[in-house]
Amino acid sequence: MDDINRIVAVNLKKIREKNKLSLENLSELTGVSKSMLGQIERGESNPTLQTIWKIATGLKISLTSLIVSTKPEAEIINKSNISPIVEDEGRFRIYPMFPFDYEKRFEVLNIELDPGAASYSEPHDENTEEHVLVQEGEFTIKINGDTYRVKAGDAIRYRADKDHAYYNLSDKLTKISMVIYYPNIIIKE
Amino acid sequence: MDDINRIVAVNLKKIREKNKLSLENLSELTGVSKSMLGQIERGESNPTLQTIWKIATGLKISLTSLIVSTKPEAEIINKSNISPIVEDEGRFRIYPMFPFDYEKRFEVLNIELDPGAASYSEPHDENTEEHVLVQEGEFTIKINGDTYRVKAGDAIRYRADKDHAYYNLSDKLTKISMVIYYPNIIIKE
DNA sequence: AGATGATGAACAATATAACGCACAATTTGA
DNA sequence: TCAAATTGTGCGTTATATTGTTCATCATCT
Repeated sequence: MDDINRIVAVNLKKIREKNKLSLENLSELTGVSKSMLGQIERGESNPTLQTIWKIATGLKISLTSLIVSTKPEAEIINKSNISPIVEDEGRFRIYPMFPFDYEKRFEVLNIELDPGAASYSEPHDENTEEHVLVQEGEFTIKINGDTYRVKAGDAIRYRADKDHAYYNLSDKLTKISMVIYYPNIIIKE
Repeated sequence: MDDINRIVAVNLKKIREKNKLSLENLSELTGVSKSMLGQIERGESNPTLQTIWKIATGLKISLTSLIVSTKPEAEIINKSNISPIVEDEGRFRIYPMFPFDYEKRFEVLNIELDPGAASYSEPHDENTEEHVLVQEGEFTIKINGDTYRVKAGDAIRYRADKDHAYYNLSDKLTKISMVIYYPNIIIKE
């Protein structure tokens, strides 16, 4: 079950109990069956936009208030809880430590490259920038035909709106951290 | 198809075209199949919260920006486009002319009561207020045992957090307009 | 204690969201 | 001018959202 559904689960339950409503009351108020409401509160369902909308308007609250999550002051992210995105047959493993947040407009990844690992990346949107800290081993990147080798302890920053490729040309494991900044390309209206 | 889905339909299409993305591009970006994206843009589908979430994060925009609708400066609401809520076997017809909006916190209804029509209403939340303008005929309301008769041209306001019942005790059609104000009962956290 | 009513969870049935594939229309480009 | 690629739509299939109903648990009377 997805992250977003957990959020609405706890929010909805909190709001319902705050207002001393039973599932049946809420059902009459929103026009959504109480079984569905129960499943949503338990995080067992992936509701439809229409359903979420009916719940929000039935409760006379904004849809946004169902999907906001009040983040704790501090929180620990365990690597073991993060499912990595793998490329190059498992030799290239991306751990999204701090996923993209449209307000902060950046994300933070840890990446492991086995010896010989290679990964190619399509150009991102204009002015997207990647910041790489090499933690262990040696990191090689090719941008627009130019090749850069970066050693442990060093760092590199580059615009990612061109084709680029990552390599670990050494014979031992390479670990890097990457901060990607995405400018807000959507121009409203 | 519901209102909210039309909104995301036009918003999504606008954003996609603004960024010069094909359905296939957007599909790769979001992990949602292009057939689904096409259906959403055409308003033919009622997407899942998970899907909307994937689209928003894939585009690096807030989920809110997909569900906001920039209302036109002015707009005409046709009675014929509104499907009434009927009670008392069709003798009591409610037309939601301006549906509830959580920002404005009120809604505006037109109600028609055939001769002899009666409708009972559960108590609303505390401090909810109803404002009635009698346009035609005669309107009778019973609140907490007290009975009020209101004639055309007159008006009545009352707290709706008690049991109350509406009647048309006359022998001709009665038309009223009702403005219901809902205080914000949800206390965050 | 036992009956009654209310509440949330479990189950079965149906409607439909979501996907992969194929097709038609349009654009590209040589 | 004709292939080749790209784009959006349509269709069949699968997974699952949503509903109505049943069931277990608990509180409240008499």
